[in-house]
Amino acid sequence: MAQTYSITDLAQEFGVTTRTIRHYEEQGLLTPQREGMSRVFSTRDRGRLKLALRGKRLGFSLSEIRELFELSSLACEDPKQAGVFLARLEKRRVLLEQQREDIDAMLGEISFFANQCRRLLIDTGKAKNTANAI
Amino acid sequence: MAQTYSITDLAQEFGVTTRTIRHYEEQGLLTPQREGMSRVFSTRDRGRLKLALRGKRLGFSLSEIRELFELSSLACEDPKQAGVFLARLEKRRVLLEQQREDIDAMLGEISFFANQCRRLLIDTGKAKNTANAI
DNA sequence: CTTAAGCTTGACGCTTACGTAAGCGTTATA
DNA sequence: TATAACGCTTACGTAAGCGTCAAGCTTAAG
Repeated sequence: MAQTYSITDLAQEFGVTTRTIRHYEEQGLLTPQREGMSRVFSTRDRGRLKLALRGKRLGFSLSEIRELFELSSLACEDPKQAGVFLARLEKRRVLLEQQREDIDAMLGEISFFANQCRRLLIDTGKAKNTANAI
Repeated sequence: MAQTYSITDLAQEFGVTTRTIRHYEEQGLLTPQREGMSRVFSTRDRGRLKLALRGKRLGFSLSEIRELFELSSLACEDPKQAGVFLARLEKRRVLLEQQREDIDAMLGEISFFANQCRRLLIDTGKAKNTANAI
C-alpha cells in the first residue's frame, strides 16, 4: 500500500550518496524503519530528506534542521509547544528574507561586472580601458 | 586623501573577528598594504571584504570567491580573459536563481507550518488535531 | 617608566559534513 | 557455485573556516 523506498532509491532521486543519508539518520534527521537489517524509508522520510537537502542548500546546519523537525513533532503532539515552533519558524523567515536581499544584491553586482566584461570584449583595441576590477 | 582602515575598523564595521580578516588575507581574498607591521586596508579592500562576506552568507567557498576576484583582475588587465570571467559569472547567476527558488519554496513551507501552528493554538481543546508534523 | 591598547606572526584545536575504506551478511543472476 | 549487486556497521580521514592561545613589538597615557 504505502509507498516505501530503499536507501539507494532516495540517494539516486536526490543526487546524494547513501553515506549522506546514513549520516542524516545518525544526526537524527531521519528515522527509517528496518526490514531485517535494511532501512525502509516512508514517504514521510522522503519528505524530510527533501526538506533537509533544501535547508542544506540554504546554509542550515544539520542540527538546526533536526531541531525544526523535533519542534514540529512536539507542536503536533502538544499544542502548547506550537508557539515555540512558531517562534523558530519566524526567526528563520527573517533570515531567509535577508538572504533573498543578499541574492538580489549579488545578482545586481554580477550583472554590473558582466556588463563591464561585455564592454571590454566589444571595445577591444578601440578605446581606453575604463573597467575597474573588484 | 584616500580613506584607509585598520583591521579592527573593518572587523567592527562588518561584525567579524580580526582573525577572520587575517584568514581571508591568508586565503588570498584581501591584499592590504603594510605600514610598519600593521595592515592598512583601502576602500577597495573594504569592498572586497563586503563582497566576500555576502558570498559567504550565500554559501560561496573562500576559494571560489578568491577565484572570482582573480578572474576579475585578469579580465581588466587582459580583455581576452573577460570571456572566462563572464562565463563564471553566468554559472553563479544560474545557481543564485536556483537558490532564490529554494528560498521561495522554503518560505512557502514555513508559512504553511506557521498556519498549522496558529490553528493548533486557536483550536486548543475545541476540535480534533488535524495537523501533521513534518 | 610601566601599563594598557592594539598590532603582529605562528601554530595547534575544534566543528561540520561528510569521504573512504575495511570487513561482513544477503539475495540473485550467470 | 561463484561473483556481483546491494545493504550493513565501525571507524579513521579530511577539508573548510575559523577559534584560541602564546609570545612578542609599539605607541600613547598615567
